[in-house]
Amino acid sequence: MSNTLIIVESPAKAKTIAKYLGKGYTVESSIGHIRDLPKSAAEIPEKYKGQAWARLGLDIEDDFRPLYIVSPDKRAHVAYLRKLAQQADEVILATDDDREGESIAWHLYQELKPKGVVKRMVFHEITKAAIEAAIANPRQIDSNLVEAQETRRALDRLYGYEVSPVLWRKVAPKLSAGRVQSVATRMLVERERERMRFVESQWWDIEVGCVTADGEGFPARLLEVGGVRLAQGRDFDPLTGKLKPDAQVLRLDEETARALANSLKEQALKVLSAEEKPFSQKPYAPFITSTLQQEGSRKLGFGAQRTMRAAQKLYEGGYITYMRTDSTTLSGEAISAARAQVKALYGDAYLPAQPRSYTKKAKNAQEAHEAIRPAGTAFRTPDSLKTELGSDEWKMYDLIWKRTVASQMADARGRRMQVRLGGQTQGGQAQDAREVLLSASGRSIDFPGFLRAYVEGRDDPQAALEDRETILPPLKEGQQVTAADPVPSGHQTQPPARYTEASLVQSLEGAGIGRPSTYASIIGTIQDRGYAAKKGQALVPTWTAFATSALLEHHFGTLVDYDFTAKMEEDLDDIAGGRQQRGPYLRSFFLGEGGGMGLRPLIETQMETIDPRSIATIAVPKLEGSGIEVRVGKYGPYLTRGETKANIPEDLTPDDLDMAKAEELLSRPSGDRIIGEDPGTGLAVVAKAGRFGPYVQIGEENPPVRTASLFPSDDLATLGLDRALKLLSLPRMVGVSEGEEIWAHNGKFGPYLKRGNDSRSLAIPEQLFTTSMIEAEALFMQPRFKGGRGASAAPLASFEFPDRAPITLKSGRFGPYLTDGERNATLRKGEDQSSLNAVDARNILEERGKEPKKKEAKGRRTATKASGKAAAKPATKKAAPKKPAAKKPAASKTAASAAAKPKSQPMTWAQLRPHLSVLSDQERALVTATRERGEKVEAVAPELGLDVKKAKGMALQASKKLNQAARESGAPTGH
DNA sequence: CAGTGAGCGAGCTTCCGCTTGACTT
Repeated sequence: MSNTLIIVESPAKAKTIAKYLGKGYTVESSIGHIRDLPKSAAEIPEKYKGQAWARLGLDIEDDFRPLYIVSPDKRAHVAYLRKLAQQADEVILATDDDREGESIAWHLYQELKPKGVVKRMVFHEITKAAIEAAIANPRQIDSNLVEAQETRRALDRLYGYEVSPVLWRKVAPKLSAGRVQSVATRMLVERERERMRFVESQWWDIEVGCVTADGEGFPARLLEVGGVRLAQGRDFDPLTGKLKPDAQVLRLDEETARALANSLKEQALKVLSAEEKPFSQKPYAPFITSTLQQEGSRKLGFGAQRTMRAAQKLYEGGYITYMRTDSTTLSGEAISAARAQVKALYGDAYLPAQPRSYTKKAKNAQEAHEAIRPAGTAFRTPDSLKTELGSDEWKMYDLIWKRTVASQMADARGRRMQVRLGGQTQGGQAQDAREVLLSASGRSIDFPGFLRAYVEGRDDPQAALEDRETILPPLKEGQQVTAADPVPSGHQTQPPARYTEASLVQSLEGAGIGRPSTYASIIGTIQDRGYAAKKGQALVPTWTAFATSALLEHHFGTLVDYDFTAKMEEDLDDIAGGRQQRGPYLRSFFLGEGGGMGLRPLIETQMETIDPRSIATIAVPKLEGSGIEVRVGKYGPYLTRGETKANIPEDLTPDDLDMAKAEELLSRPSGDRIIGEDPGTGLAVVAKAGRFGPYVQIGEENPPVRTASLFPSDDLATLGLDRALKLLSLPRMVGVSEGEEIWAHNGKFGPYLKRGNDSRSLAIPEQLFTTSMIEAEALFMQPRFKGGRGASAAPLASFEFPDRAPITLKSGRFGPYLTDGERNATLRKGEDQSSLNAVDARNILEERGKEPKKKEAKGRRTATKASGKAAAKPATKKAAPKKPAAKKPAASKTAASAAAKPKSQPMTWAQLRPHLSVLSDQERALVTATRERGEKVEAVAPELGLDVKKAKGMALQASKKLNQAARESGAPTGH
């Protein structure tokens, strides 16, 4: 008997298909992609470690050849599949019928190396008939489609892994950029910018309760007075809060509105026109992933992740079809099942004569699956599953069931009534009577159709139906009514609403960005990276998002175009259709060949030209011209005005930052906070953020009575008085030893003990308070530095070898590492220091041991490409191995000069000058005065309104900053 | 710009899409 192996993507799907097929078939799953580019250094195979391109996983020089590895957590499963594949007579690759599915099939083919016949089959619904038809009509792997996927993968990698480092350099480490997340972030930022520019305004209108002669009431609204239309929200310019210049309208203020309402009271009105128009409404299409997430949010209040988790459970339990889809198509069996249920539950009147089909495609839809619907040939009703399902799952099933059934129900039908009423205000002494025009509209539903089962955005269809009706009494032209109860009401124009998870997904989908399988995780990513935070349902972009988005918009505009993905998709379609080639496309995109965007050269220029300081400064319209700036810094966002700084609290959203708020924050600058009173002196204890980090001080005068740095575990914002006083009690005298006092200090490099001219570091700051005399003396018995034979230095392990120098495991600043005196290797995560044996130690050190790095000037421009190995490994120095190499830029000319002048040459003013932009105005003024005009700090300080001490500190800092900027820009350090 | 005792192995961060458990809290 022959033996056929069918491989699909999802285990749940495999189970279902196995049920349809008889003996001779084994159905297994790949569980998604099985191979990918290495995602970090740890995943790069040894063989490629040294290659410059290995970090990308794409060999640029070799036609962007990808380096694929089986993901570590997939190895066992792939081995299992390989075994099955090699035993099978026939292997059918039945992954999804889309770009990614085709690629998975190809990777399976490559990795499993089947012995027998290999075929490819596809299907779009999981029914017995569909599967059998697919088996009967196999095809081959479409290599063009695979190429298109590979191109997509490469482009995303190049974008993500090349642009992110620009952000690390110019904004903050660990940030990220990507084709999808950067556009998503930009959407949030642009919406928030609209809100920040928004100027709100007030307007009034008048609701009039009217009554007919028969005493029937209905609501109407005042439209016009004296032939002029009343202003409404849309007549105001959101940027100025003023009426749009071309709006020929009357704006009511409160006083006029009240007067007008009074003058309308009990006035007679005449019906000028009464129109009635029938309307009908079609049901919504069955769910796809994005609409499921939207309705999950609107009706159930679920976030995207929660919706998907519930749907996944339902799918695995066989209750619904696949939940990651962009197709609204229902299979034949689903349509029959839905129609049967409509008939049974609502009757023939609710069943349209013909089944409905939904064909409107989302942008870039791939349509590998059905719509999301209850599974099977007969839908189980939610009621029948009440006891079977968990709470979230049941609600989700109920939602899906209703939407699916409703999608096969009849249109809703009803009538809209539009009534115009005319009259006059009461004339009097103050003013003449004026013509007024009012309108009333009604809506009645004659036949609810699908609305009986499902109303979008509403939990309870019955209540929603009632809301949708506004019944007007029968009104005829010429009929008289009375304006019984005119009520003025005030309104404010509203800024555009922030995105929610659901509306962001909707916008992304609308632009064809992201895929059903990633919508939920996109939201997770932008929050994880600190680009957005949730506030209730709303996604609020952070100041970091503003800085990042501005950088990308100004310097990589094409990449954050809302159309970027759409254009890419067109090209990918061309590649899939054989009209374009992967290689030239990527060369054009990355290298700029043939006039393409040329990402790499662009990054090279931008790395040099982007000014981090201006990128960190965020434009806030409401603060324009005030001299107040918003910046994102290492410790978060802050405000500056001249030299005054103030942190921006986390819970302040960007659109709430106006002049008043800024003044308030700046009036208590940089988080200076009085914690309490020092019982010893009666002076205030103040928490401050200083040049060297957070600290507390006693007294508000300058100089303070005493200061103390916080420990890393302390939080400036929450530090209490007791703790502050404890810190201020340092240094502590531990005792007297060898005729000298031992003191415990908290210093620049952390906690330490001092005895005369000798010192020892402590491991933990808290030991400053606890170390006893005995412990202190024991510590001074030990050698000064770690790595010696002392017990506390703890050489963690040592391995001896017959044929090489011994290797020791040490604990260092960056965690445990191995060394043989020549080369060192830090342990990576996953390498357990306690279970390490000699063989492991040797392997690790020999594989990736590195000679201690010497400080090197950054001449990056040439390093990457041409010089590979030769430049990467400087020749070992012949000097005595124990002695550390002199700190000396590698760019210096000779070893002799290095020995003669162990310190690097100071930079010349000419070298420093181009970097003046990194300084603040005051710093710049100081530095130019002293270095360019040779003036003394003492002389310049008064002109700048600084006291001399402050100015000297500032000048020192400024000089450091300048030097650093010059070094980082790769300026040569010689001559 | 609060002021303090020296000097020791860096290396990694990051993308988008396709899929589930296996982990710990």
